Amino acid sequence: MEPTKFDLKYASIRRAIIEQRFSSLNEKQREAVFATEGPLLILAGAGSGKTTVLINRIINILRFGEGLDSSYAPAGATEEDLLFLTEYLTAPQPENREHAERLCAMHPAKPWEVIAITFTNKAARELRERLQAALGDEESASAVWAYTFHTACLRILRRHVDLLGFETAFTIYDEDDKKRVVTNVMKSLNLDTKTFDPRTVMSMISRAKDKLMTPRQFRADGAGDYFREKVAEVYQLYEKEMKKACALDFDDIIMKTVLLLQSNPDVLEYYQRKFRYVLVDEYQDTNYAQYVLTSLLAGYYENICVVGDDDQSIYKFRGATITNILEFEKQFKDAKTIRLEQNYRSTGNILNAANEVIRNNVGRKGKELWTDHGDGAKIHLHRSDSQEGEAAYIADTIREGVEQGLRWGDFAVLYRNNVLSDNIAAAFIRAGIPYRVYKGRDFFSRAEVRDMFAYLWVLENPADELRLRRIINVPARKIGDKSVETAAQLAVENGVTLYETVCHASDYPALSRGAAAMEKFGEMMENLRKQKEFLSLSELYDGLLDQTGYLAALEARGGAEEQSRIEHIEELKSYIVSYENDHDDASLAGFLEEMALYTDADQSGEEEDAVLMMTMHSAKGLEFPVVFLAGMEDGLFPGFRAMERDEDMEEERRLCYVAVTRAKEQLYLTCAERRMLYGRTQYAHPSRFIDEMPRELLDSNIVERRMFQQVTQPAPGLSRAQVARARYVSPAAAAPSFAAPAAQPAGSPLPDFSAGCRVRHKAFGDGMVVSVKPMGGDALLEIAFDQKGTKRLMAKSAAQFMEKLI
DNA sequence: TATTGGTGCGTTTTT
DNA sequence: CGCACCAATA
Repeated sequence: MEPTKFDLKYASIRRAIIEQRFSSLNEKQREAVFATEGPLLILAGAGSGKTTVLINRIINILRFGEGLDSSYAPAGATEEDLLFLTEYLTAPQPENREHAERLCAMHPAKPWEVIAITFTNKAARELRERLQAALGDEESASAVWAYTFHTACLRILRRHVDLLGFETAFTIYDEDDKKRVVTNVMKSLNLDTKTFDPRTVMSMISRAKDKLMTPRQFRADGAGDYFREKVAEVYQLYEKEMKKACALDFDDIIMKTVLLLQSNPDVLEYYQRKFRYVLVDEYQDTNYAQYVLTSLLAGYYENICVVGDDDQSIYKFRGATITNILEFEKQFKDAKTIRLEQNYRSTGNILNAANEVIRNNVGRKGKELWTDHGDGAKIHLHRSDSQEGEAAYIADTIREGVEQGLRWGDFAVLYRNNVLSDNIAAAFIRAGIPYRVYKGRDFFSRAEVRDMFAYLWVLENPADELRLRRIINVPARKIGDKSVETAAQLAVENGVTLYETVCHASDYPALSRGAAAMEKFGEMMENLRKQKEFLSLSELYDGLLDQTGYLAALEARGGAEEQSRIEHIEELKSYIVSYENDHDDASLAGFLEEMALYTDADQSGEEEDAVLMMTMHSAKGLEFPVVFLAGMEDGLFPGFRAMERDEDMEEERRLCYVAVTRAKEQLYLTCAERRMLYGRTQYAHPSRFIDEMPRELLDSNIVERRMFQQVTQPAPGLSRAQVARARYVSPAAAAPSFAAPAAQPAGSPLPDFSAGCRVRHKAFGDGMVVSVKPMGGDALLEIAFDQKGTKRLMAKSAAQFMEKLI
């Protein structure tokens, strides 16, 4: 049916009102907010207001539905309505807004039809809070699934526990628990922990799960490779242990959800029809399993909106595949792509530096950040002689800033590697600067806190053998390792859990000696489990502290260390109390689940005024008026590990891009000539990333060191970075010039390859020498080949395949 | 069974 | 240099 004249009139007024509603957004942002139907890729540069877009897009979906694009008036609309809207458009009265917006709705989505998935609790919380503020309606705001991947998956999993094959409530194992299980399994397989580093094995298992590979598939995939076959064995046994303990690790939470959806079409269909709109934040950080998950959920309506920044993909090592975002447009042929490049955070100089650095990456979609805020201050580059000098410079600079009116909290110090924090923290202490070092799950990884959680988990799920073993003799109850081992053996033989065996220890003659102590422990736990049914969470916790004798044991010792442990245990209670306050239906399982996915960073409040110190990774998503990037040295950042592969170097460069774009007003890059690291003093050149920043953006104290020599003829066809790198001549390398006659052993004349010269290699083609490091009578050449990437070759052997171009 | 001393090792880590 | 983990101790 053709729209009537009335329809068209109505639609055009409606369109104007909706556009007005989002008039505070820029054009690109509005485009993203309005593109509600079909697949949409939003490439959101750092600081481009991506969360604002996400929220407004949800508001548009919930408030107006197809209102913007529809050419029809809603059913039952009257001339009166049209008049009302016309008046509202010309002279909007706040009290008319609600009614007007309702008249502008066209098949709006219900809140529970929207799922917005994030990676961090913090992002999810922000989404929920801002949504609620904007909607002004708690009910509908909380019906939107604004959750992390893990929370969303847990919600699905809990609803279908039966399909998982677990008999009881399941337990969540964190990385530490996982490591313990892996090492135990490896021990049982007699695998040497030297050849098989548990951490490598763990991460291989993780990657397998990311790729939705079962142990069987993993084994088949790596057939013929001894190492992989052994790891497959570990994986298989690991899964068995996890199953036995009714435990899931973080990877399982995603993987099992996908498997559940894939093998239960009715369940899948339910969620596919439920979620008319799927939004995914930080899409560049998704792994394969998460990609499959979101694709499944969006499989029916295909209203999938992914937001991300390929230039901020810094978690490859955790399984994130940048492919997901790079190939979104291939996956959905009718996908729309919108770039958000206007930056509202940083000064022009900071953005330009970031743009120039990231420009050197090959595998990217391409974006250029811009701002209309002006250039701002130059980027400060400071090289000290030592790490102490660097730390003192940072401390001094912060002091000066505070004297001029800034707050401590305006400053952040970022570093590639955690070890750098000690040195700087020491300087802050000396200078009396308040600071806070951000560490992920600091609180939750303390032994006493883990003990408490272990007790609680066992109360919830007695099959959790790992946690049971942890606490069965803590405090000391005369239940030694050997008795536990025997009991575990018996449990396996009798097909029951360790917990049950412990509870009925006296039934087993083999446990003669420890039986009494075990049964006593079992009785205590059973007692607590009964109390759990009628006590509140905090009451249960008090009972636990008392009946286990944990608190008493600490008090009996009465040292300073014990005192602080007691404080931590009390702090844990405050978590319980606040959970109880937030949830009317507070349950132990719910609390444990929330805590399993919680980090120290999730603590709200406690906004003390202090300088923040954290890794560049942790800083993603944050912003600060003044940012220091410490340890900007080749070998540290980029780390020496990243030097081998271009891929790794690109990830490192993205990290640099992330780090630089954290700064709003001032950016300081610091490095040291000499640094004590791991008890060894090392010398390093300033980071190559610094060379990638245009000289004119920097205000540096090291010009005289010939960092930035002028090159007479810039080589053609080279990226700025390659030119810059070639331009750099370090004092060490420059002094005894490789080409100098003295350095040349007689009888073997070496071609005088020097930094900056063009070469032609038989296998790698044309390229440019980036650096020359004398080594014995030979030299290590770093050459950036135009086609084949950067290679490191020894001059003598390379000479026979390579000639110098004029 | 807690303590001690020796050894080895050492990116990044949203959940 | 500092820690985590292990084996040998009292």
